[in-house]
Amino acid sequence: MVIGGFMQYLKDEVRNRIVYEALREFKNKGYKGASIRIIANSSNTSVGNLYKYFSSKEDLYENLIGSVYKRLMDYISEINSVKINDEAEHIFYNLLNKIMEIFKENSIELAILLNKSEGSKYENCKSTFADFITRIVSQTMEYELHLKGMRLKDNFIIYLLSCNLVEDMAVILNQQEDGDRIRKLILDIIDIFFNNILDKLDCENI
Amino acid sequence: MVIGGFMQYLKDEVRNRIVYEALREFKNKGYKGASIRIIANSSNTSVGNLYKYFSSKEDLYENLIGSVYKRLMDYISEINSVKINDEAEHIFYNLLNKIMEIFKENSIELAILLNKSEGSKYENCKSTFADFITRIVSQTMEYELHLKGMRLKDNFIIYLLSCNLVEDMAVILNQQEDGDRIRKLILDIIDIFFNNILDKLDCENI
Amino acid sequence: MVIGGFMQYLKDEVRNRIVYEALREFKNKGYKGASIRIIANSSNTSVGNLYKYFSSKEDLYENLIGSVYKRLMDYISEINSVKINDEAEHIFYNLLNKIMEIFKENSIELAILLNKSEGSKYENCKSTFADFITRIVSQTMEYELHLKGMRLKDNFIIYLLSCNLVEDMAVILNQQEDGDRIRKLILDIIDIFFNNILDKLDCENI
Amino acid sequence: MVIGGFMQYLKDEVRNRIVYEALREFKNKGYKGASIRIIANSSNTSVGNLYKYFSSKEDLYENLIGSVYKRLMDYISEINSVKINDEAEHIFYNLLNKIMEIFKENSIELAILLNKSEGSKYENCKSTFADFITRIVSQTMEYELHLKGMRLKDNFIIYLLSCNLVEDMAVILNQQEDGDRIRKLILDIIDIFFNNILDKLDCENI
DNA sequence: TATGAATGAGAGTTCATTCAT
DNA sequence: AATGAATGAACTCTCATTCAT
Repeated sequence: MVIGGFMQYLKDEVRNRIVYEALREFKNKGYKGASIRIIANSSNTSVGNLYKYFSSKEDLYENLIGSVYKRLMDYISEINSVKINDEAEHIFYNLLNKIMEIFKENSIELAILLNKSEGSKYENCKSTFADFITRIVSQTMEYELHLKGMRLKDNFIIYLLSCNLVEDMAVILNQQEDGDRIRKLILDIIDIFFNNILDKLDCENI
Repeated sequence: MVIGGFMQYLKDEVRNRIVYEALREFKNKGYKGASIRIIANSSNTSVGNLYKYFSSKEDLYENLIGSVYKRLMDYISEINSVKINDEAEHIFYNLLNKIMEIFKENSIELAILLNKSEGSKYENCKSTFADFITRIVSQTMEYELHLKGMRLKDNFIIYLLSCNLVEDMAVILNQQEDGDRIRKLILDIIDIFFNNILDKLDCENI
Repeated sequence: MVIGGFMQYLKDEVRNRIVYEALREFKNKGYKGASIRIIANSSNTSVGNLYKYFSSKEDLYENLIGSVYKRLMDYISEINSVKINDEAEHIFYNLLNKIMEIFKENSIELAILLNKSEGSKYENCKSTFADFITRIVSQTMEYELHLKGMRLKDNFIIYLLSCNLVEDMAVILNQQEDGDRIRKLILDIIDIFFNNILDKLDCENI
Repeated sequence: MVIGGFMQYLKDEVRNRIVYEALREFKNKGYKGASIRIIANSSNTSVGNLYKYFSSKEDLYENLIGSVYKRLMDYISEINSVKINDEAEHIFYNLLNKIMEIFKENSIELAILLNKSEGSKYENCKSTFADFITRIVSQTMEYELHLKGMRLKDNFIIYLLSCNLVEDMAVILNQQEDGDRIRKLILDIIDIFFNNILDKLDCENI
């Protein structure tokens, strides 16, 4: 139907404007500090109409951030279902490549998710995410240690570095634009963090 | 004096309860999201009485966080007044020792200061602090590079690692209790971050 | 009893200090704006102790202002009970003399009563007082008019001038110190107001 | 447009109700004592909605009172720019005519401005206004006295009468409705106050 | 008697959400 | 679909008054 199609088009345009302005507002002021009225006004629509597209502030936030959150968690789950063995390093970089792709497409959403979610249902995301990274790296390390007849006593340093990695990726993708440079920076960081930490880890003989 | 002593005790106890509950509330919800009513109620006192001890939300926050902020900035100023040369590393670890002491006494306040200050007058503290660390590390690196006839083109990685260091110290001191272990962890992190990054830095010949 | 007498003396001193400081506070900020805490502090006593002497803010105000209010009303009642006749002018000035004496002793209280009572039970005092003055002057005028075979149709101008007289007396006694000058000024005002207004009044033949 | 027109009507009606009830509340309780909640409730609207129309208590007060204040001050400035000479009386009555017109349109606002502004930015208005009137009358009197080879020593009585005039105009316009009667009353008051005061003034030979 | 900490209602203000148009 | 006026709960803060000491 022509009219319906036209109206659908109109709706999408409004929705896109709202999404665009909401990202700006959440990025600037965080979940709690963002104002629905300001988002509506700068989207050239009304508060009431915004609520036609998103049923609440939380729903709007979820629509912006939820898919990035889900994609991250899905990839991480995928890692969890793979048996870490002698191809560990290969798998690790492979998955980081994929995660980088997600970041490249949604760096703003990621930055918001990680740094501006206070007061929303994602406020614990950063630690959840870091916990996953910690697990992957720990498993990789466990594998390497196992070859030496040792095992991890404590993975706190891995946890710290995983948190750092998560935040650094957000910062890098926020401030850099050149894809090659981004890739190099993240790989450098991973290299610095994880390539020479075996002797820093709390280990014991099996 | 018994009565005076007793009343003083009562007052301090209330104040301490308010401080304790305010730290919890600010830690959980950040400066903006924290509620004076909730702090008062969970301190088993009334809103009006809380305002006998602290003249405003900002004043309460400053009483909790201000001294930690000041001590950090004072030490950082001290670093800035010292000429970085071949003793750079020595000075660097010396000052980190001092900062560690501050952190040991006020780890919660530090975590709040760095991560929960949005909307308060300290909201730029984390980046200010990271900028200082960046400058110190950069100067140290410049010195070492200069001996090799090179110089820094870009210190973005140093900036990232400085941010990481700041946050890691907060996390370490929040979650660890054993002083020796804390010291070892921080030194490990510093070692991981800065000991082998010369080849990761963007350099050029002089 | 010696101790009782001594304590009574102490109590009076505290009470006097409270009264003195309360007058200052009410004068400066009006009934609503005055602060019990400030009055107590500047009286060198505590809030709780102030409430030993005065049971409420309203009670304190009444203790300061009530007697002046009562004396004013009593004198005015006295006028009302006197038959106004050919000695009217004489009686009028006589009573104004007496009122002036009251004012001389309690000019601050009067100024507060008339100008700072908003929100207290005396907030209508100014108009009540002006109504009384109006009645007296009207009766005097009625008497003079009656001799000419006329009577008042409307006493609105008398009401206005009575209000003015009340306020002018308060201002004069607030700003002037020399008794003779005060007397001259008030008599001048009365002269200006009431000596030549017969032809301004709304009259009709009996 | 019907819908637009209707909605505009609704908005204006609410605004008018708020203005009407705010005037009542400020008139009754003064700036400080007035309650936004009470104004909203008696306007049959909510507190939040009132703030759609007026951004603060001060803004509401300014919207009610500001234009009257400005018009008064503008006319007074106009007086100040005119050289007072033998046409003084003519100019004086001319300007009073204009002021009367202002008063006729905004008598309630004027009464509030002059008597209920304690705590607001207009709290000194009454004395400012009275000072202006005092200056005009003094200049007029100086001119007349100069013809007799005398000059004013003190204008305190003029100041008192100017204050009285200001308040009387407010009262007259609050209580009277007939324009001709209002004009007559004000002119009568001016006549009583200023026509025969030369011999009451503190003068000396030049 | 004297203290001042404690109370709690009410102040001005904000804002996500709803709803009549 | 779109509007934005309206709602009301929650915010920070104040202050007359009470009460345990």
